[in-house]
Amino acid sequence: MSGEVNIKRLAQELNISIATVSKALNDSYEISLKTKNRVWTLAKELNYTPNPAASNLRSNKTKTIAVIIPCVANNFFSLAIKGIEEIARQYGYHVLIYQTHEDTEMEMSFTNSLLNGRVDGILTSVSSNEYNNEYYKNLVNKIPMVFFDRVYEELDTFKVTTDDYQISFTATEHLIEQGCTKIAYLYGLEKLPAGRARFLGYCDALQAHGLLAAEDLVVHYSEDEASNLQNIKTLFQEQAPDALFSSIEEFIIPAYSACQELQLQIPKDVKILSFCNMSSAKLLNPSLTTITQPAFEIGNEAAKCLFKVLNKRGIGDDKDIVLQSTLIKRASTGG
Amino acid sequence: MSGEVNIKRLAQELNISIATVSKALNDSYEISLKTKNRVWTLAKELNYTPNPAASNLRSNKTKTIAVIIPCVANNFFSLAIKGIEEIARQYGYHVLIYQTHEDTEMEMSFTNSLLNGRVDGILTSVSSNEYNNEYYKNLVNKIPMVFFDRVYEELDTFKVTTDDYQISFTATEHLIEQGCTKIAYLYGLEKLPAGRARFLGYCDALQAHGLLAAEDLVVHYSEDEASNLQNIKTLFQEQAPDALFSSIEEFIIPAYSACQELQLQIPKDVKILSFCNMSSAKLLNPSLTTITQPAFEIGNEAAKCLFKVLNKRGIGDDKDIVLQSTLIKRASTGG
DNA sequence: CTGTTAGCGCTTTCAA
DNA sequence: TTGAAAGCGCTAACAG
Repeated sequence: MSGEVNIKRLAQELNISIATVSKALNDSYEISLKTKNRVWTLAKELNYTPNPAASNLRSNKTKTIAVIIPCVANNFFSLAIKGIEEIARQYGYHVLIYQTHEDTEMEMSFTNSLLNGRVDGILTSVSSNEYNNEYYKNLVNKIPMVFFDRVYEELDTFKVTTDDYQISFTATEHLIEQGCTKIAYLYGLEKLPAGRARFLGYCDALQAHGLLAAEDLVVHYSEDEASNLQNIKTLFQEQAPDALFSSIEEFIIPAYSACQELQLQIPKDVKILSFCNMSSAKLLNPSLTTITQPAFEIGNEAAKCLFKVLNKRGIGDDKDIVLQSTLIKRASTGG
Repeated sequence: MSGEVNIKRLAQELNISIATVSKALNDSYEISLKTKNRVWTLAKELNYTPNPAASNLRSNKTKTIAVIIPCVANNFFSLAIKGIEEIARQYGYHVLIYQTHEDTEMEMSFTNSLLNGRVDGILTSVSSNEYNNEYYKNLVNKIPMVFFDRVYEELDTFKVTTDDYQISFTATEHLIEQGCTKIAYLYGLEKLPAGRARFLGYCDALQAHGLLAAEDLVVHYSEDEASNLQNIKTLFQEQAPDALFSSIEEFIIPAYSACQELQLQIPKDVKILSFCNMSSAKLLNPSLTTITQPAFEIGNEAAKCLFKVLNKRGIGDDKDIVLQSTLIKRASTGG
């Protein structure tokens, strides 16, 4: 029954034309308030909602955007999605989510499947497994896109990122000020600008304080959780660092597990500092100092940016939005 | 340019009719292989992809399903989404995701916005804040729906759940066999059948072994993280339980934090057992025994079920699919 | 095996 | 201020 309510039905019941109904529903200036009110009232009464496929076809607007990300099971992306959804809802848009699971093939396959007008625009945070710059260079002209957090620097398009280099530099200095002299680095996102900027911030801070960045102190992220645990244990056994700086949240649990297995006390024997967007991190261990990215705000900004593009409102020349992360120090008095 | 490629264009270039092209693209038996090949070749050459809005409008099929869940920032739902996406991709479907953040109003608002043909079907896991049975009773006749994990029992519709009662019973017995006699319960999802079944399994197991379920030993979940931590600390101080059975993952971190603050050793002073779908739980603490739900498979089954309905293939009479959870014992020798 | 034709529900000129 | 009519791109009778 209620599925059958369309413009035609409204027009018939009100004895006016289809065109008038359509215009009234869209609040056109051409229609008298009296007619509009009649239409609106009946529409509400019959629970009318426009058929999206029909409007899409006619107007080439889908009221839908896509979000393509590596994974939703990650505090950063979960929060970013929340930020995106908030804005999307304000604009009456729907959100398609695609998870690439860090697979570049999937990333391209999803994106390609969206070029036929299924969505009005795309928000994406690229996969970390390959540097896929060429692909996107061609893409950004075909559909409105905004990149967030994981971006390619060379692309002349809209990007929302954070101050990875600066905050890593500051965080490393914080560890040095705490008296750490042998700071190990747990390295993630190596193939992406964000990952490299974090590492560079760490290296430069060490150098600025007369310390050396040694390859022996770097653990490279592995997708195999057990390997990460083992590699950190080996790091402790062979290098005995007095601090760990983790560039991604995924290293926190293996880091804590390694300390526990080796009976190292945190923060007495080793200080741990990590990029981390977990809301309950503050409960986890009072000694974990974190770099928290404004994930929700990044989603917000990225979505706002996309809607500006979609509505052809001026974006200005600032295609790059850079937000500030926060260093949350904890247990700095502990020891 | 490439956006302009439609059936008409293909037809013109090949000097055949639009209808023939359409049928060829859909691999209709009416069309000769020779013609099909000509069409397919040109389509590929010109990078043709059908306009989804047009097919939707004509066929009343959107090739899109919606997933409505409380939150993606949760290991169970993340995995379930992964399971859903896998099946959706096999069927060439797209997935819209809506997060209710446990807000019943939003849940209804999202669902209502999908009733006008934007999607072919809905997968949902209901919000825990209210028992919204009446709403769904009217809904399930309007659009194909499958409920998973968080369901309403009274609804005569498709449901994919797990053996919450049984596994909780088993898990509680496991704690009793370990020598625990004062087992506290961290109670979540109280308003939902799943949550109540878990609690009942716990109570019945206690009773079966001559132990008593006391309200003093129950901590009720609060959305405020700090409260959960405080309540568990109070529990320890006032009741000194020798085990914690957590019905939801969200209690793990406050439980561990409480133990740490009170300097309780796990599992020596207190054993902890929790429903938990975190993939890295095994790294977190060797003493954490977990009940792991087959989240990915639940997503798989729920999606398969929905596609069966959409394709009108017989579902049989088993509208209820119940999957088995797993009790993963760890550090049972520790102490 | 191929083509003609009507029309899905809506928007948008253009005419009245 | 309202209405008639064309058509978005595609599918599916039906005819040939």
